[in-house]
Amino acid sequence: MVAFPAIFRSLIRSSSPKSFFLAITKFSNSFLGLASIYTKSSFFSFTSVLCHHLKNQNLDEARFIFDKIPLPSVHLCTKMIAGYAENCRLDDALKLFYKMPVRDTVCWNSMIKGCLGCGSLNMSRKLFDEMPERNVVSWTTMINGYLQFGRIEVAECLFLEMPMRDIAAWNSMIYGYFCNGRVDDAMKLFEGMPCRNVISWTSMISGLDQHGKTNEALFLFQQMVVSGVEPTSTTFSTVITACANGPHLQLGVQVHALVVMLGYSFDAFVTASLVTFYANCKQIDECYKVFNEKLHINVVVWTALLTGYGLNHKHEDALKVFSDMIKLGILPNQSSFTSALNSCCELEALDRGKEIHATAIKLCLETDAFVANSLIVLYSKCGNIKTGVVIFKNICEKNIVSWNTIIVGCAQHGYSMWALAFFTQMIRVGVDPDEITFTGLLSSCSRSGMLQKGRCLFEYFSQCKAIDMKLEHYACMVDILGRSGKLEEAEELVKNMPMKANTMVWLALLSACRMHFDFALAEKSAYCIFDLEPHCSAAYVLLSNLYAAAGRWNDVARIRVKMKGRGIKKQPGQSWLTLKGQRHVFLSGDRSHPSCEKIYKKLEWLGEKLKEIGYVPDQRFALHDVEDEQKDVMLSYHSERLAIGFGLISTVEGSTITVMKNLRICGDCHSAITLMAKIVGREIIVRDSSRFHHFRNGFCSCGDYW
DNA sequence: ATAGGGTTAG
Repeated sequence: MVAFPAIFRSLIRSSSPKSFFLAITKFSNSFLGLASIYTKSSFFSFTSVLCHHLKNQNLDEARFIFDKIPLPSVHLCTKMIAGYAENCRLDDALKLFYKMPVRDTVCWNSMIKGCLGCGSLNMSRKLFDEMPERNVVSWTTMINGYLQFGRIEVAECLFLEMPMRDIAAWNSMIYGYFCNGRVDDAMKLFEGMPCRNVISWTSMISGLDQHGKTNEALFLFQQMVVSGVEPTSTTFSTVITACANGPHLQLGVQVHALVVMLGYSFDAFVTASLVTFYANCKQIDECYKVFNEKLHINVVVWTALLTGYGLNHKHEDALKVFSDMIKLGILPNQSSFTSALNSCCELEALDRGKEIHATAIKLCLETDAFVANSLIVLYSKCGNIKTGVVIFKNICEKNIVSWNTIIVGCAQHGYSMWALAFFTQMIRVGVDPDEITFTGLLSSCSRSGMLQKGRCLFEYFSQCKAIDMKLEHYACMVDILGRSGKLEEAEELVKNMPMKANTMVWLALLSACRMHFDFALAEKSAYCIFDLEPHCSAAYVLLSNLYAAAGRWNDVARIRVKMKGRGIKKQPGQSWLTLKGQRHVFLSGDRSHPSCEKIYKKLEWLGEKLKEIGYVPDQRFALHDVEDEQKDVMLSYHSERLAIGFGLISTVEGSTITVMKNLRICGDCHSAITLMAKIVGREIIVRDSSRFHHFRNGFCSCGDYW
């Protein structure tokens, strides 16, 4: 315990009364009691200590002081009430309010505002009706309340009813219309208002921009300047944001110059907007320059830079910004974490993502929906959906994105029962599914061959008024039907779609044809694709693979010639895995890796083991017109196998190996890896271009259906 | 100086 009297004396000697009271409030309640005695309970001491406690949201301590005051003024009571309301202690606020012997209009208005802040529209209306004398502020506060709760009609009535309307009242209505998406009403009101100030203009510019009418917003800014209204820093940050959203580089640069001339460039809001503006315009150097010129930089400006780097695919730089800000003592918030985690995700840098996750836990942000959503995407993308599920379960207030993220994650990993279970839960807790939920569920069905479930969901969502049926949904459904061999039904669906099928839909049908060897429909689908997108390499490859699997090498050659003639190149297959932050990339038959010798030796050893347990390579997947023996060799050194071989020789026995591949895993590799996982007694996770495969103990999570 | 109107990152 600190020795009070000593500190006390030194404080008295050294400080002005004000700084003295600021200093002592750092100490405990009992000490404050002492302080008031020592200073003879002067009014000044009570008020300033009280205010300080209110500012720091120490309500009970503030009340302790408040109760020591013999006859608190209306003014002081109002402060106390506002303090309670700000901290959601509405009951305490009301109790104090009704106990007051006299109340003025300001006090009534504060109480109304307090009720609104605590979410009680009814209570605030009750007070509004009860109060003896309403002024323009009372009316505006009440109108704002209704606007916040989306009760526009009531707000409109009050606005018309109020005895006198000043500019602030008009501005409130304009802003409220925008908040409720009523853009036309806001514009009408703005045009009809008798007198406008800079706030009216700024509200309009911001509202129009936020509703996608960026050009109109910028036009209004010009009009504002022409009509002689002087912009404030708020106007500038709004206008620069609009330039960022355009994006309008030229105009933004001009506004930037204006900002510098008028001396607004040290405003944090303006700086954050400028950083985002230059990042959106891909002027990353200028972006850093703006950031670097400023002296007082807050977390928002830092996050704008962090996000800006990410937007420009400079993820390493983004992560550097994140660690720099922590080093300099700027606490990252949800947004900073979201951006940093997105950069980790792009880099597939799970290790660094885990470090950031740990920091998020320290700052109690891992239960925040935005942070958690990013974490789930990261873990899921890097192969660890189970951690994603744990994170999901701990989210305090799950939003629609949280539900969609976990459903899509489970779908990608082939955990379709989980995806459906989450969907059921989501419905039960009353969250309305959207288009993305629907896509996630359908893709889940297609990945695990759930034909009936897929049909039911498709039916259910088709009749859902809130859902816009999109091309994705049809593509998924075609996929579900096609994989299950219902090619005719799939074709019917494509024919009867309300919109024209695009490449994605036809590709779904084509790939189903390849799976079920339907040559006629495959050719038909392929030609539809070539009509829409003559350079779609996926269509050529699928068709060529279909012919190859049937041994129709002439047709394969014909397609090759066609591709060559049109200058279309097949994307080369590559696989990679990340070890100790280093990414190792392999091509098929690649011999460039430093550990190449060991990798091939390991794979040869595995090949022997595979033969021993009776494994026969499936040559349909070799897809090259060569002799059979050679085919086996080519299959054995597909890029994913090289990556797995490298994983096996460089990681601890028994640990999980996670490999990524840019194309779909071939059927032969799939069967081989299933057995390899059993032979080496490890879990092998392969993320291919369409989903995850968890190979363990002789089985794959996809149930050999992908 | 106890009450009402516009702004930044995702």
